[in-house]
Amino acid sequence: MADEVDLILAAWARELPEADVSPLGSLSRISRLARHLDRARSAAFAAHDLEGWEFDVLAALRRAGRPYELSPGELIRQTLSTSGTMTNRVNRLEARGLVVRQPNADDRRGVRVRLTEAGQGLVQDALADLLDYERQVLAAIEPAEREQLAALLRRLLAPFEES
Amino acid sequence: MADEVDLILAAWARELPEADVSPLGSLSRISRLARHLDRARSAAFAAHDLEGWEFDVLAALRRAGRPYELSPGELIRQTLSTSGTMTNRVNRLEARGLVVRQPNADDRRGVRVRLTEAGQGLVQDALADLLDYERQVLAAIEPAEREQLAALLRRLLAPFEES
DNA sequence: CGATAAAGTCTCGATATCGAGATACCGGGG
DNA sequence: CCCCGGTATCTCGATATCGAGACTTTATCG
Repeated sequence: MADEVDLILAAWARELPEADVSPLGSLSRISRLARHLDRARSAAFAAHDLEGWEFDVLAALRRAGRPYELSPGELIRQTLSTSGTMTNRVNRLEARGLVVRQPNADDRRGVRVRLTEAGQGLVQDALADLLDYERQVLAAIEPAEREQLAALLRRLLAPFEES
Repeated sequence: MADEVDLILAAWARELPEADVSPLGSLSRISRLARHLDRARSAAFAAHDLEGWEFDVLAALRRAGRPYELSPGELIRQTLSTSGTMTNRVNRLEARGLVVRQPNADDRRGVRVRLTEAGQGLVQDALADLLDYERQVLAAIEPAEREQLAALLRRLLAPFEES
């Protein structure tokens, strides 16, 4: 019935009774859940010899649709990372043969990152495993509640993504 | 009305119509929100010349109550980090004069990490700023909805913390 | 008691991330 | 046609994290 965050809230209430720490009730849970999910995801992907960050990039390319390519800039935005990080990621994915860099004919400042056949197969299998795992996590609440949850989270997330 | 995750879901539905990607509707939002919150938190703490990870450690010590001390192991569990990380964090906090390490008389394998006066003041001020900021984020939903959200998240989080 | 397992912390090498600066290219205004 | 602000990507040094192994101390069990 109680989780770690309830203990944290109780501790603050005892130590600083005048402070209203209720925001932590939802936001700390989001942070903690994200870390747990991240770790579990890593474990799920290990079966495919894939890191979480590798999956993020490959998945963005896969769902972009044919010809499965995006610019580094678009990958940066979708994966909430930075330019140095993305250069590094693409380098390693390229070394593993999962993506290739191609010059962008329309804009020679830019580059197109394209998923290879090997990358396509891998990301599809990994996605299936990820979804299986996530369904287990979500089994703790009812389908209607999942909808509620997603809707509330969308409203919290929206202000961050307006720009 | 729509956020980045809705676009991701729509893209998957178009590319892999046979896959049920609905779990991403809540869990991807949790991950993305956590990253946004982390960045915003860093910005809020910068005013106190404090990093997010520094706050996590100091806050755990503060809410433990007098004499404001915990073992490294307890800090590891509360902050979801690892032993090497915690050694490093305590080292730097100690160098800044925010905590001190003391031998543990009861168990000579162990150590006690104690908050200094300087650390106490800092964490209290930073917490106030953090809560102000989090209230702004949560203003996007109604108070009753915050309760709902926290309750749903608790049920998802609980399985991870049983151990 | 003595041996062995277990627990607490630290060391240290490998690695991913960040972010400021460098480089190359685009497009519009003069 | 040239300049220049803006954009796309990469380089590279600093830093935080992880995790396996080392070391010490405690607990358990024959």
